[in-house]
Amino acid sequence: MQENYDFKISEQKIQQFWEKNKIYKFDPKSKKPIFSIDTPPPTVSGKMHLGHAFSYAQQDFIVRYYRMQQKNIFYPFGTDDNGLATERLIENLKNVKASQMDRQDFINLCLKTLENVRPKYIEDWKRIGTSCDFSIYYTTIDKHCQKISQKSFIDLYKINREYRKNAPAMWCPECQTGISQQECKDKEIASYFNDIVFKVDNEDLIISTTRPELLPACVAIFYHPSDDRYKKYNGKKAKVPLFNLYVPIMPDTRADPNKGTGIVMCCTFGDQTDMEWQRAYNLPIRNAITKDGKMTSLTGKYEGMSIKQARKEIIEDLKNENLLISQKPITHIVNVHERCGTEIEFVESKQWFIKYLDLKKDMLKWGKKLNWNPKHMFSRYEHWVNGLQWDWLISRQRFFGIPFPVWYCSKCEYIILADEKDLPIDPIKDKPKIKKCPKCGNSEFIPEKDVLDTWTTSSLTPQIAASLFPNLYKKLYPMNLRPQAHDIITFWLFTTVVKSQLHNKINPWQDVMISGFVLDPERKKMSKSKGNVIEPQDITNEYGSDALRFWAAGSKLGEDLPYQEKDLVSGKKMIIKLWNASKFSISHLQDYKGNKPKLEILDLWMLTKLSKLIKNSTNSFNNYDFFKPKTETENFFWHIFCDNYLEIVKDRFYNPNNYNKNAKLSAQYTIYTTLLNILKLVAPIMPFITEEIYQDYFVKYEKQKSIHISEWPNLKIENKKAEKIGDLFIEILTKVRQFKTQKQKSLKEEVILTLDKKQMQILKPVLQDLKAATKAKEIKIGNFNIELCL
RNA sequence: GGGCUCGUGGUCUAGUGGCUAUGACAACACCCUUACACGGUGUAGGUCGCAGGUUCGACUCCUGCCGGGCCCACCA
Repeated sequence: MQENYDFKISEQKIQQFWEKNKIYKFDPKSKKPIFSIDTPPPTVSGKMHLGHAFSYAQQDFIVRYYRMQQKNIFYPFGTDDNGLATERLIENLKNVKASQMDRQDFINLCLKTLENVRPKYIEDWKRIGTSCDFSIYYTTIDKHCQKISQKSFIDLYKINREYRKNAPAMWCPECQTGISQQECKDKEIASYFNDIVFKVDNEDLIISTTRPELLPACVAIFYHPSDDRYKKYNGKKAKVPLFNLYVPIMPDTRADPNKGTGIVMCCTFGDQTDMEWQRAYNLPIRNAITKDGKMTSLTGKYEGMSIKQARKEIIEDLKNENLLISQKPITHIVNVHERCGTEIEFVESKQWFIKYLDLKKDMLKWGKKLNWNPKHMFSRYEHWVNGLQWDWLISRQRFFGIPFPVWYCSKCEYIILADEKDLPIDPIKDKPKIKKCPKCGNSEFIPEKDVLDTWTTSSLTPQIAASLFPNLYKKLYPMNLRPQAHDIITFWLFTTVVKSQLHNKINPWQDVMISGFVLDPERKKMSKSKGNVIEPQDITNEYGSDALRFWAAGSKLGEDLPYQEKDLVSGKKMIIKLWNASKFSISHLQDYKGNKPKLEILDLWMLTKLSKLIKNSTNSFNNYDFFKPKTETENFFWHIFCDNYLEIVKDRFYNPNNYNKNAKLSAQYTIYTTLLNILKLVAPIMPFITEEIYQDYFVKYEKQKSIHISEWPNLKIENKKAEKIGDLFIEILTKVRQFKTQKQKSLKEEVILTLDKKQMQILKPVLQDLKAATKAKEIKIGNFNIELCL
């Protein structure tokens, strides 16, 4: 073995070794039981971030454990690269704007750019030792995924789980595009609360609003049912100022008596509550704003004005007619488009939905059946389901995504679905098979231009991955495990369960493991805007991938972990210690042939402790706990094996004549067994250094060509008598060390040790070891005592 | 505003209804012991977020509050 371990050289070398020897290759022909993992496909974004490194490392601990448990591991890798995130990446990289390009040109640019970006991105995952079979690969925009996603759409339509209807959708008037909740952000904006006079039977009713331009879209007025000030208006109609409109006044608990004047106008569609009211009371719809942010014809003289202009004009007109009581400046938080900062509007358009609101009870049942790790993560799922208010909106007014396999009759809007065997299709490019509309005979068809929401595709990852092996589909799906972080329980996890149940009436996996988040040293979220982002690439360069993984194993599953650079140090030290201890051990195993002699007492003690460690670690891993075995193994290796056992046993190598003739061989057997098993226990956490040591020595004597496909330790040695002797031995040894330290002497210093009768009786069989370990010149019987030699 | 979760020596972290509360890093002292000074042996450092309650007894259970994280909702 080399003098020093250089992770920069070794980690790269080992990674190549794994790839060349296909260590992580899924074997479709194997008879071993399959363990399948629904790997999260990361969104292609250029670079892996630290949160990725953290959670993928944690998954990998578990996967590596099961691989050593001799499971046939199905661990695919995918990338998520359609939808808004990808559009944005391409727009940034190529400095273009999707909305200002030809649609097909933009799509082509995305596809081409992704081809260039992906390989380097995936490298980051390989670099941290993710043991996926990277040859089982999909991207959520590839033909395979498109086909499955479109088929899913068609199947759900056929079982009456999908419908298309007019619905308000969030819209950015600036970018002229529909947007999703994830694309919104909160922005504090200075505005005015305008107290405006409505008339009820010539009486003034003062209503506060920040959006006077929506007066022409006013359809109702609400007050809180317990609000005595306004009860008298119940059932009456109010006249909307400036516009010759009469709207009903009604009680509803969603009106807040403490806000403004406590009475509120409901418009089409000012905000979320307006939409709820519209649905609840079946109110008319009066659209005041067009998709490009202009006032509609409904607004009379304001038609064609921008929202801001109309607001200004209407305020002026209200003033002129003495209908504006006051303007109070306020700052409030509004939803704006993350990208351009424009305030979001709700605009009506035709949207596709998956009908699932009727399934809440079932959803809870499905969720309960999963084996959640940690358990409490289920409550997030539970609360999400209980709070569901809408069906699943699946259409997106976007460019780069999976197209709906749908055309409409230009006359009667009859829905024409693509043929399953033609999938994937693009309705814009492809034509429907039928020539005439079956309903009205028209022969002109319009393609659906919207694309499917990305979650409708990523909610199919188990099926997508499993169907890469059609012959094994039934063995691969449902899968054993879904690993992911807790932020997308309500998206990815939930939608995957829903789809799997809708299609196959079965849960997509048995187990889920949920990772926590990485925070900055102040426990704050890492974000580019705060400038507190730590790049995993810098960590692997500075400390190595094993140290990064060791750090990721340093908190319980599901817990958030504040990043501290110093936490990488212990991983680095662990690597060095493993190397040095192995180097030392192996140097004394050169003449060892693998025989198992009759074992010495202290060796039985060592192996008894090791057996316990193995048992505990195995139990922990079976329960998705990598933290405990990592900590216990580290402690065992460092203190019990290195500081105590190796120190004790040294003398048998240096002075073999002082011991019986088997003593050295017994130590060799014990060192071989203990070190190998420690390496195996550490292997899931630190795959590189353990492989390097395995390759340097053990591979010659062990069956498997890589430690990562070797068998998980299974040692059952329990010798209570040896354990008792060994424990007392360590107790005495510790006392001697304390004594020497207090006397400011070297640990090499010779002493005279006096044991009491009972101690002597117990330690008699290991007296020579004790003499050597304590550097006792002499061991006597008497009152326990340690003294320096004079 | 709601849900879940976390808050333990300077820093990170383990932990249990009841022995002197775990380990790591940092600090300090001593030791160059033929694997490792990126080491070894020790020492010091905590009213276990705050305020109540349950209990013979709580860091551990309950309630409220404060602070962090994630998700959701609100934003007239």
